[in-house]
Amino acid sequence: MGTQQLESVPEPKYWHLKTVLTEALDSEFSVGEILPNERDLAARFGVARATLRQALEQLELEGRLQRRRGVGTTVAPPRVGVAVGTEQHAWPGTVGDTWQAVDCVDLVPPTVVAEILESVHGERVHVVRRSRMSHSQPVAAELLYIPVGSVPALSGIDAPAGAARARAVLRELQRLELGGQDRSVELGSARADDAKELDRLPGAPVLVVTTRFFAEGRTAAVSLATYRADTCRLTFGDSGGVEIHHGPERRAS
Amino acid sequence: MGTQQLESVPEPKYWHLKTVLTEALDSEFSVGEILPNERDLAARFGVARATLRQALEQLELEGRLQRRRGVGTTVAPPRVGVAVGTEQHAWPGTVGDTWQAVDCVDLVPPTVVAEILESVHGERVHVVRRSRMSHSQPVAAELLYIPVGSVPALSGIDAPAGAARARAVLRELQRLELGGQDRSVELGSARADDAKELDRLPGAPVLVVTTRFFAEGRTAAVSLATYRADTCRLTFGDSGGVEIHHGPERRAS
DNA sequence: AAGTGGTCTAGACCACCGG
DNA sequence: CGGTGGTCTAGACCACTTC
Repeated sequence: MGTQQLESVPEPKYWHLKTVLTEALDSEFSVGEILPNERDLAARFGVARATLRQALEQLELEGRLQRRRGVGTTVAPPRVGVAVGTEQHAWPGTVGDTWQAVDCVDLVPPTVVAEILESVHGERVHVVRRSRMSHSQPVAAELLYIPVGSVPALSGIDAPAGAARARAVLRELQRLELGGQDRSVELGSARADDAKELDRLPGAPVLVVTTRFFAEGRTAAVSLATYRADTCRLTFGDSGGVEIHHGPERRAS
Repeated sequence: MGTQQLESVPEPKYWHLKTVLTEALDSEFSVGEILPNERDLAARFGVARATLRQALEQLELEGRLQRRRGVGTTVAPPRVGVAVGTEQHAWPGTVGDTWQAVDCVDLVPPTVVAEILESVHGERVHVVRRSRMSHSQPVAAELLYIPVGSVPALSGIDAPAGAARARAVLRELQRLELGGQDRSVELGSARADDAKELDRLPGAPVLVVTTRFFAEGRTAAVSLATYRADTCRLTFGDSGGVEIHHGPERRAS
């Protein structure tokens, strides 16, 4: 009865490659193990290096692989769950939060931020840079925008720009009564400075968490936090850190 | 004093290209407008087509462009905010939720899901397929896994697999008292079937939202929802649908 | 049929890391 | 220094949409 359509819808080579590699990772490799280099792998599968790289890129995006220039490609550990929404109503900097203040500068915010802040045009803000670690790896970089009007006590003070000043701003912020907050998550690509802090190349995929803090009927602060999308799973909700397993986890011997 | 390092750290061409294009999109293009085709654009910028495509890919990832095979590249509208965490404690299918049940089958869940469910090995589950629209565009596809033990009243019934059965399962689920829920977000790439439903190519970047529903001291259901990462911004928290603007929004004339 | 984006090739050179 | 992944090229063909 006519020809069977064995390959009437031929899937792309890189897609098939990805499937094969995924299965190999599940069955034959352990976390931390080093894969053969791209040229060898491409030759072994009989494809061009660019095609192989297309498959590797997807696997890195999915958090299965980790590639570092000059070093090689290794099997990545399962994504770490980082709590984002547990502290239901808490200002940044409150005891127990996992961020570390780096420094603080004053400037006129970029228009994108100004729109979220709904601030008057040209109003200056304190910008607190913070970073977040997990398992001694950097997982997120944050810019906290706080209109100078939100922390009036600081307007006359000129503490040295730096971590000390950052902590001073956060302390002042905590004197306000937090009226509520608002969060959104979207995909983005790392700016050059964030990439450096996250130990990735510029343009690496990141999860951008935008948080608005409300107090006294207006937006008192806005946080833009970029998380490494390859290594992080953002967790929300009641049970915070409960473990969700994804696939086999084995350690290299 | 010697040579200035004007280009000692030359940024990659595609990165510079992305910057130029971003500025052009902000200032000279309107939402929905069609860009020149890739071959022309590449020629205009004096780069190979592959290099140009690297820039376009990033811009599509960031939700600035939309590319469709056989059609062309258009300027994308701002991402739509889709509420994910507003209904603090509600079973799926409750009035007011934005999902539409598609069908329902019974099967033994894949190991990944079985681990999250913490179910006995080999226990069958109802799998309810649902889809979610926004602005008459598909934005998410969901698989809801419900152990048959969670809805015992259905065990003797053999309703026809389909939307009717899906609704029956959801009705039964709502008879339980919801004890809490648990959510996580991570980056993934669309499986072939999800991609089709989301009108994307396989491997397209998606935001995977994993939700566990607890009742009677155990995991009563698990939802795996995949959202289009290019068009969606997931919103959480108190004020749900409040508008966050990102960049200029102009309409094509 | 013509035009679009998607896949693939076989090369080249560069930036980075380690010994 | 040699080896790794990252960038880039100039082509080719394919799958898809539209006319």
